[in-house]
Amino acid sequence: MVTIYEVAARAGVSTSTVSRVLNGAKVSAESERLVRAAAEALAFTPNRTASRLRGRRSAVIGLIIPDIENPFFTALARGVENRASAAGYSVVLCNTDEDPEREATYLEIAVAEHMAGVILAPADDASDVSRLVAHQRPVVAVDRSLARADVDAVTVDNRAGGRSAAESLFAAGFTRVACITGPSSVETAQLRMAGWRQAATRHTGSAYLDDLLRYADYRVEGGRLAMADLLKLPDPPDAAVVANNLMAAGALDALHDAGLDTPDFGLAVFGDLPFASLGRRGIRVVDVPARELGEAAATLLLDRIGGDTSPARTVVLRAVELK
Amino acid sequence: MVTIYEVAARAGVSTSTVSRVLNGAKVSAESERLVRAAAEALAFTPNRTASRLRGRRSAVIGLIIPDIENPFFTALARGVENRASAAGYSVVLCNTDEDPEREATYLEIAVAEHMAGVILAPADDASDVSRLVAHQRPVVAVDRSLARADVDAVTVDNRAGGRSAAESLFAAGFTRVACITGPSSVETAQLRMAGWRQAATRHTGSAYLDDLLRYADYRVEGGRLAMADLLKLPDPPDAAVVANNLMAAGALDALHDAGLDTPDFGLAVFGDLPFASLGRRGIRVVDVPARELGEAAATLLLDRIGGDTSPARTVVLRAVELK
DNA sequence: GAAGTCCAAGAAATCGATTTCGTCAAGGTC
DNA sequence: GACCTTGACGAAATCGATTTCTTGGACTTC
Repeated sequence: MVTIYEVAARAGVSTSTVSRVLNGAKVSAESERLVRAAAEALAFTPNRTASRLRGRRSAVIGLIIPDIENPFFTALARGVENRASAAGYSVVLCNTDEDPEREATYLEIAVAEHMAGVILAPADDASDVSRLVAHQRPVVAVDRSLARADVDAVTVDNRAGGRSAAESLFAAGFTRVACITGPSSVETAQLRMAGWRQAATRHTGSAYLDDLLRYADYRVEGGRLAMADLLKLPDPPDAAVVANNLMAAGALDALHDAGLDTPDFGLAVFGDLPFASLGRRGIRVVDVPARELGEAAATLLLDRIGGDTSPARTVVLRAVELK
Repeated sequence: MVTIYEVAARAGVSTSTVSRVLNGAKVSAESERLVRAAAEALAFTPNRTASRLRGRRSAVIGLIIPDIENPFFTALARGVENRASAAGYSVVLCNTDEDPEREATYLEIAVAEHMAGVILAPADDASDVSRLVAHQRPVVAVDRSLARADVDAVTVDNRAGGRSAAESLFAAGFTRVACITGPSSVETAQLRMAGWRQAATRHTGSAYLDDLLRYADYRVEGGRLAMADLLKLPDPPDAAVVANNLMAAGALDALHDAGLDTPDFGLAVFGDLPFASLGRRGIRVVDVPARELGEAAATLLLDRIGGDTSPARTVVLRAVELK
């Protein structure tokens, strides 16, 4: 490992001068030339660990997500990365597998590693970020908001998305529009469902919609079971709003099993299903702007890292209904 | 930020003693009690940066992949993470977007950040890891091997996989089995194709297979075009081996456009398409064991980090044909 | 009781880059 | 020519944990 001392010795200057050259402070042209030549010759790479210890800042952003294999979160990660790397930060991606304990471990690591900040897609809205907040380290919640109000958050307008999904099905002429949503404990699931309920109430006049509503688990299998169950109704739905992409894959399977298919059966889905385009014909997709969520979160975080101390904000992005 | 000095002061001992307690060295029961109480009271978290500077090791593994939005690589990442976190290491995921320049940047960072080691899915087999090797930092190539022979690698038996994919189509009664593979410059594409050619030659007796072979780009659009092109042949194929998951999605689209579908048209694909199960009916999937690749790579890397200095190895996993 | 052994624990050096502070010389002003 | 400013740059302190070296007291052993 080549150190700054060796570079200094070879260039015949002090370490201060080497450091100045490296960090763009004022030095004579001659010193600069000598230092650069020496650094080049020795293939010197500054030790970031040492520099960080002294400098207190870390140029690393932690991104903690519950499921690295869900395309929604990878798209989000991409957004974070774009913004962060443009600003000279690297992104450390941590996968919690929806496990609050692993999440806690990673949050702990984020403090101990002196990360500049953390973007958290919380496994649970009770996620404990107090340690980070106590250490004055910026945190931004993304996708779901946290229980505490003093943390920035970036979410999408889930209720409007749910409403627009349902509306578009009614507009297309479907009359019995069901809803398959996520766990009742999860904020996004509640809001998407609420949007559906609002539209459905308006169109059907009836507030008794519960037989067309199913709570599932945001996973493929849950979507399959929920759809199969709906199709067994005496008066089954002719369309459905599905609250996330994975459940939609399951729901489609269940439709096929029952001999049904889109677009005769109307389907509106939250979130894209990449690579599944073949089955997507006639499916309405409410585009949850995952990448934009990531970008917005990163922007917010970078502001905070830059010293912005204004009160916590919540940014709400619009979910756009695509074809 | 609470430091070890404050803990020492509160406990009425020296920093050495605090450090010893934290690292499990010999101390009296009384000192231990005092230190733990003080650390607890002050919510002390050791500063990893400082500890790393002194200790020279880093408990972080870099994982550099070309495309975070490709499910193959996320599954691989999952495998790496499982192994690494069981061994107490965190994984930093870096996305190069197939850009050799970004890859170079991340490799540079890996050196500068003192990462314990790097697992690299090379964007290009000429990827330059000399810097890492020069700094004695362990590197493992995964999925594709590197040009240099002194680096461990974990790959799958692509040729056998290609052969088995084609064989299974012939066994099912198809007679004109085409092949859509990746860029000719990419090792995995060549080998998968070679396996197909071997099986096809054996079954058809003819070595003139080139009209049934298409090189594409491992992306959705390339698969679509290649399949569309194949279907225009005077004597079109009745089945195809497709060398990766993304191209298969495109190929399926092209089939639909031509009014064809599986399982009447035989399809065998390298790699799974999560969430696309609906289209998977009757499709043969050659399971590229992405997660296992990641696990094997991590195991190898952890061995090296642990001091294993035996000559470089290449581990070849079997690609298993499913369904 | 003198000499030797052990062990807990403090003092201080260390890792490598950054940064403050002080020095010295060149140039400017009256 | 005396005095002040300015600028380049080196010496040394600093960040916080680890580790080596040292010390001093308790305990053995003959």
